[in-house]
Amino acid sequence: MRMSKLFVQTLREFPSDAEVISHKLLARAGYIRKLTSGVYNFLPLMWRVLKKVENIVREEMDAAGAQELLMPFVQPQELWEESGRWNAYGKELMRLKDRHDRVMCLGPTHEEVITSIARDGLKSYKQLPVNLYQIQSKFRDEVRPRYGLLRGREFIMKDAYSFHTTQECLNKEYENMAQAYTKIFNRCGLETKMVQSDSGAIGGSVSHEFMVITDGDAGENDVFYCNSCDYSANSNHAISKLPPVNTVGKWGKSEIIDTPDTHSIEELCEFLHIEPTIILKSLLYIADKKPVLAIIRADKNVEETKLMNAVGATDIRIASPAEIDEVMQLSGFDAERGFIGPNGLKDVKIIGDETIKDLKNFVVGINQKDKHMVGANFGSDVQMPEIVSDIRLVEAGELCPICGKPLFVTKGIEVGNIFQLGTKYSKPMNAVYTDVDGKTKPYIMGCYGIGITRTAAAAVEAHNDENGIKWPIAIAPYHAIVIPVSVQSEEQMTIAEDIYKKLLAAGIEAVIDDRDERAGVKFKDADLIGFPFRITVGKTITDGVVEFKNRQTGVMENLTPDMAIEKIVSEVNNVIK
RNA sequence: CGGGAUGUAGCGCAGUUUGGUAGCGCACCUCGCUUGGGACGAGGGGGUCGCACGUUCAAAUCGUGUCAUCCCGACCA
Repeated sequence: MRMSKLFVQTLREFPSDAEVISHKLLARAGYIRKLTSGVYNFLPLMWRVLKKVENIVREEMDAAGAQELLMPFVQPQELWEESGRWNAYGKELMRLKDRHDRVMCLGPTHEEVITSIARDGLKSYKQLPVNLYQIQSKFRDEVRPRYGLLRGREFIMKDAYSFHTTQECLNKEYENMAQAYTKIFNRCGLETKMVQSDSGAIGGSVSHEFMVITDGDAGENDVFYCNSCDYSANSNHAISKLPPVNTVGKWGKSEIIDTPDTHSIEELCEFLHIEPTIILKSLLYIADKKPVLAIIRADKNVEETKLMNAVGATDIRIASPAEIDEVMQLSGFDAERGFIGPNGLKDVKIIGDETIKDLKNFVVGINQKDKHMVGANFGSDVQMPEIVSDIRLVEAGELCPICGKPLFVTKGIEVGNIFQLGTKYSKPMNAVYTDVDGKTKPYIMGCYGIGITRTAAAAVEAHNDENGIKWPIAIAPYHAIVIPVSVQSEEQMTIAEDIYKKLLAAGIEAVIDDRDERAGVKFKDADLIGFPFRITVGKTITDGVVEFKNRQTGVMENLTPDMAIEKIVSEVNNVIK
């Protein structure tokens, strides 16, 4: 490709609406252009990158035994009614009507459609297992699109779905996919961590996420991991052992005391001269519009996804002061934040965290302003809630649940995930096969996603410097750029053209910068766009040498044109194989 | 959806307070000069100032409404 004809416009400055480095660089280097919030044009350079990521995914999925197909982007309401997700999915599901007023949606994911395909085509256990996948645009009407390609509303995703007769068979495929994913991300030049996670709106039991670990603010997930064993988990799913602390209060019997103006745990601790480990903290949440009280040892915090799962809700948030008022009045109290407690609340579900079990002679709110009970105990003073489960947010420094060593935390970008769905979709959608014994049974399913656009953006997050992008060779839009310093010099141009043609002949995706620009402009653009290799043909050509530069390492060396070409060919072949 | 901010040329911005010919830098076109890390000079093209209504002799500027975008909180590949 000739740079003079390449459809790209690099900018001198970063667009003002970009926050994270991948968004800034992709926009400035002319890869993407925003059409509307969370929706981007993928310009020629970007499309080349995305196709490369897609092809790596395709090759590894095919090698793992999956078959590619393509499902429709527009889907009918009825299918989503069958699975129950028409109501459950929420506002991320983009709904629309056709000219006949039939209600449709834009596919945010394809469990429903694939399940309908399967139930039409997979009638016998003899046909199973099967793994089907597609690479396609998805649309999710995100509350707040952000970070460019990392959280767009329209994005490209690889989604795969597998169908099995037994859990063992699903386990095997799950492991097969986990291995394929590790290969895929490695080939894309990304180091990923496979972490346990919550299965969220997709549903199911077991699930893992593939995280690109970053130190930038683009990582939206907290990942807890152990250095001594291989335990790692998303914060929404992480568990830990707690180091022992004193959970027994000093009071001999329970009594109600005045605790004026102690609205926070810190203020209460200071007032009573105690540690938070002997306080029972009560937090009022609104789960699917109904009030829920979470109680937990006061030195710990509630993990809202865990709480939501414990309640069986699909939406959760902390109650506003007005909502607290409302709940208090309903039960005949007038306490405000800081004084609420589990006793005497009407029509409020109470969920306890595991940490409350060890509390003795503790401090607890009793729904009276400026008062707490001290020396309280479960049974005699406070009823132990019916549901006690782990709803605690893990913190770094707590102990690994597997080996007991301290846990660490880091930020991660989720580029892929794998779920065991079980019969969550096959059962309600009556997607069944006939088994050996002649009985019909629902398929046991798994599903496996990779964000293609997010993977490309994550690669930029992981590989950049102050001059621009440093693409991993396997997903760079082009492998190399040849820069004649002066297009006026016939000698430089002739040799640059010759190098360019030889590179193309050797199967290298090359660009020649034939623009009549000053050298500085060409260098800046080459660095910004992120060509992995650069050959500069300048004055030294009279001595028969060109300058070879490796963008990743920054190393520059003077080589003969043939040596430089040879170097690029071998480096590229190393990666592409 | 709540809180904050911004809409002026492809990009980055000034001008709005105090109404009076729509500007600057980059990018683009022409000419000259320059040619190893975003040169310089001269000339040029491009904007219903987000949109609508209103106030006024006169609105980018004031008022009302509306739409869009971005940032901070709840979702997920």
